[in-house]
Amino acid sequence: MPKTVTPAPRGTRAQEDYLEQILTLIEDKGYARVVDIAHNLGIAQASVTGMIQRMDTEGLVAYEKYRGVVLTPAGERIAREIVRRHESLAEFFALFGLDEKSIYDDIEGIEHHMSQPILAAIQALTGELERQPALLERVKKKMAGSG
Amino acid sequence: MPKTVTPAPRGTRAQEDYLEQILTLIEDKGYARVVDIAHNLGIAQASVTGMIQRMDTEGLVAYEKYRGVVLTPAGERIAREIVRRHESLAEFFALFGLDEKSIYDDIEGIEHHMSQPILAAIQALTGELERQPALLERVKKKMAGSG
DNA sequence: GCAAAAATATAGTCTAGACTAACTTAAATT
DNA sequence: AATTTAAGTTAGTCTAGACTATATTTTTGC
Repeated sequence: MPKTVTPAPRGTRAQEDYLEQILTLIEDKGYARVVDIAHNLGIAQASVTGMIQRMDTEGLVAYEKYRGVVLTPAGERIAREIVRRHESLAEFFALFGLDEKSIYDDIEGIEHHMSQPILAAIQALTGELERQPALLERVKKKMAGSG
Repeated sequence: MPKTVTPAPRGTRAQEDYLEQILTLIEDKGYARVVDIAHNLGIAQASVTGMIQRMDTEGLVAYEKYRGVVLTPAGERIAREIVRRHESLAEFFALFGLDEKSIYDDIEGIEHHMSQPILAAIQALTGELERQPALLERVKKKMAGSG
């Protein structure tokens, strides 16, 4: 019997964004409040409350009224994967002089569409390129030409 | 006065997918029928009719009942950009032995989130890597390690 | 040229995920 | 401790974009 790969469960695009922000807030400040999630995602507080309640019923977060939100193991696993993708992309594009700030939206979009092989390719390539400053310079020159 | 960059108009994610398929169909077969668009996007015919009507009012396609669909200049420009991104990504990932078929869904997702600088970086990098088979081999070995 | 089949269109429904406005609970200030 | 302010919740609405079922139009085969 061939080895069957059970695809890792991923929430929706929106849920992944929520989970990413919740994990980031918890690691940065120790807790994730509705108001901060809303601010970071640029959406209304009421929208966050609604989504969090749905994610609670789906087992991605644990939620108690008027208390904060915490990640369940399932939610945390998804969150960490997204953060890892985000960081890998940021490091990769930084090689070419593209700073996180100017391409943040792109990374936020792309990170939701990376299967494992693509992540592996990006990471491996990043590692090699970090040892090839001359090559990087050539690439950057070419980029300037098409800007 | 500093040079102001007017951002190129882009439809929604869904609209970009429609435009891409319409352009591909027109170039492949000379025309784009509702039934083929629906099949290629994996959605119901009725959904395509509805979307096409909206896109007509928005000036992205020209639509006449029971006649086919054609792209307006605005629609065609968006479509060509998406196709260009798609092809650039496919060529880039192919370098690492990732064939279009196995990562099609990723490309379909990523292509909607690439600003010009990122496209330029990918293209420039692809060009350089095509001349660096030894480097590519090292990257592929590393990838295998994290699979 | 007419009947059967294929394509297209309409009407109505559903869900995700956003919004505002109004209300409630918790936290902070005096 | 009472009041004010901040945070959170509820209720109801909206839009994009899908769906099914039904009707209409076009195309095809005889």
